[in-house]
Amino acid sequence: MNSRRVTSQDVAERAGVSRTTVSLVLNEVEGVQISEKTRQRVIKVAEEMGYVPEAAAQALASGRSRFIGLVLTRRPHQIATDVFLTQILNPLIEVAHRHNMRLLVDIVGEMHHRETYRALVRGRRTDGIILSGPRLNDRGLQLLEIDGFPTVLMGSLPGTSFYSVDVDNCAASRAAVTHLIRLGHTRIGCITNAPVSYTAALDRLRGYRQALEAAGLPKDKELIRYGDFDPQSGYEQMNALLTLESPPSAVFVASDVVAFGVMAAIRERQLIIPDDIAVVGFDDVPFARFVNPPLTTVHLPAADLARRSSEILFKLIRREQPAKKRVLLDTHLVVRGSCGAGPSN
Amino acid sequence: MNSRRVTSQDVAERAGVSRTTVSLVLNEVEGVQISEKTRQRVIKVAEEMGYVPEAAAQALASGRSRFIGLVLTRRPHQIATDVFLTQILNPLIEVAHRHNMRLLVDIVGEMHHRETYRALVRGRRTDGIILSGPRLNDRGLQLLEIDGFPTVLMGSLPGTSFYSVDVDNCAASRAAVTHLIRLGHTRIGCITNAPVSYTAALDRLRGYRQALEAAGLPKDKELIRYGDFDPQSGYEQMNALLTLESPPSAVFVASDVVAFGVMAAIRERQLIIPDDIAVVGFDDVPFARFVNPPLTTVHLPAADLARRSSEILFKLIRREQPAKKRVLLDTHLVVRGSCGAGPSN
DNA sequence: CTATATTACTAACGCGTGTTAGTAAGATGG
DNA sequence: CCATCTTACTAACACGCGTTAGTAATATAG
Repeated sequence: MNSRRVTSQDVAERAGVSRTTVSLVLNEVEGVQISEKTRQRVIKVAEEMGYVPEAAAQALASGRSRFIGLVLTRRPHQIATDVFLTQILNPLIEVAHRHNMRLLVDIVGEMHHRETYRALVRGRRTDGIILSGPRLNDRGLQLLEIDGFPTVLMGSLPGTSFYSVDVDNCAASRAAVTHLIRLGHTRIGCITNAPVSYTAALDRLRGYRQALEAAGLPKDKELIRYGDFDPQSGYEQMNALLTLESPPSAVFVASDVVAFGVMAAIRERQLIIPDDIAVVGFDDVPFARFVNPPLTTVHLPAADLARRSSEILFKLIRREQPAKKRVLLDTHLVVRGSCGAGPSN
Repeated sequence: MNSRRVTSQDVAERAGVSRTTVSLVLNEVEGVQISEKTRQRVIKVAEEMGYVPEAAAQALASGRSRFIGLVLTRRPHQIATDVFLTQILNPLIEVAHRHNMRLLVDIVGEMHHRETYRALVRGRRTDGIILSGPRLNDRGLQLLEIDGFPTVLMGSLPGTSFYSVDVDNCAASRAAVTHLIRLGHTRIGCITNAPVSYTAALDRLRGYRQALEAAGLPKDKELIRYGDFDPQSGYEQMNALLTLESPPSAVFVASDVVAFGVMAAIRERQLIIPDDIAVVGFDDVPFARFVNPPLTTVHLPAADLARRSSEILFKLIRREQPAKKRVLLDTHLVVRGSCGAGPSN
């Protein structure tokens, strides 16, 4: 189409220096003596010629792809309602750009774990990966652990040696459920955010159980239902709870997005939130305060999780030793209308 | 750490063939004669040794990065509530995988247009890019157009030669507003989804105007307000409409996400949707049917937009001629409760 | 005045693959 | 029996860069 691409060789010739010099100047290599005059000339010529180094060649020569991978371990159709994802995307890209890197996003479904990880890691497509929402039964992860590949979990995976950034899901949901108990509820349902093979789902369920136990409330198994990331699952599981002989007077839903479906199911039966049934969510997605009634929920510092994860990852990539193996960020309960204790609107 | 990486050379030696043969076999190059025996042996040895070709080397040698870029042209903080993004992500990754490619996600902010495009295009980081939500004033785009770089717009940008996949935003919002007019509303407000420098925002506003005109209704400038992607902006702009001397009896909000904020503002003033004020949204995001009341909205086939865009992109990358320069997908109005014409709940 | 240090560079190798042009061995045709 | 064709490969170059080891010229020290 248009002329050939401009290589560092072209810049070198035009500037009257060697290709090495061009490389040294443009990469700002430390501890190399280049006269200021030459340096400026190279920079100017490169600029004039519109020189942009070829990523593949750089990667091959340097052994670094300048990509970080965001790996999502969910079933594909559940990505569509994943508001957490949108919240972490920008922080991740921003931090990556600061390190002159870019972001690769990939999904690893039920199958093909190993293949995906291999392509990303052994194929050197990424210098490090951030794993969102790890699953207990993800066998492909061993591959990463064995390779000692720079990896950070956003979430937790007990029994592994990965660095991780997470919140204390168990304590957070315990606090949320305790809040409902203090409001006088004794029959409290729980709808998880996801199947319990996801560690976060299991922890949040554990917090619910602990709260009941601490309050000496009976633990009724039929009050526990399992959501699956999206509102539809919440809608269905709430309907199941509502058709119980003795339905709960409050529900703890371990995901705001699932809670949206829960609220719809409650309304459809002409029941009033929070008067007939109180609802508490988890995540504090940006929409939580705009729904009707505004959702009481556990605030999850999504952007911070992303930033901290990527910072640790970049340390690992640079072969530095991050301070802590496991970072836990704070959560807090945001009381709004849906639990009956906040402003009614 | 562990031993050296396995190269095609290693595979070749172990299989007793040349590196060329390994490459030809594993890439399934057409029109090359390799005996079935050798072929199987190479495949088996490669498998046994866990050979994964190095992406950078492949890219350098072949001139193709095997990456497609999804470029988002929004202000960073607005990505956090972008539900459209989550809906297109999976389809894009899926189609990419089918072509043995991966997805790079990047954000180009207000500034740095040219730099980002240059890094992505001239640096050969991607083989083609999909541009979501193009802006009229994006000057960096000329760079792509001039280079003839494989590019597909999800959206429209008049006066450019890009391939594009979009819906007829103008007609769709005209239909939505006409629906409100048929329900008897004569004073209808409009809150855009974004600043009108985004082409979609302008088109949706035009549809609103056309509907009023067609019905012979007066066009009151103070009834038009400008949203900015997130619920908060809707909340604020709706408050502005509500404090008007003579507020509208219905609002067309050109984005569901913005509409969520609008609905909250209406409720805060103890007004009832749709009785006091009818609301119609745009996009039909997955949450639209779960809010209270369920949102009447224009259905945007997000996943289809993504699939069609990526299919066209892959044709461009293969230097094939796509059938049409401009694909328009169908929309339809989904009538729910918020406009007063659907099921009240 | 010679030995050493410093400055300012460059030659050349290596990264791991795709791909073209070529070759040797056997098959086929006259 | 020779010429041509097919089969089944391989040698060697190219991709564009990072980087190490080295060099020539000049400055400094003894």
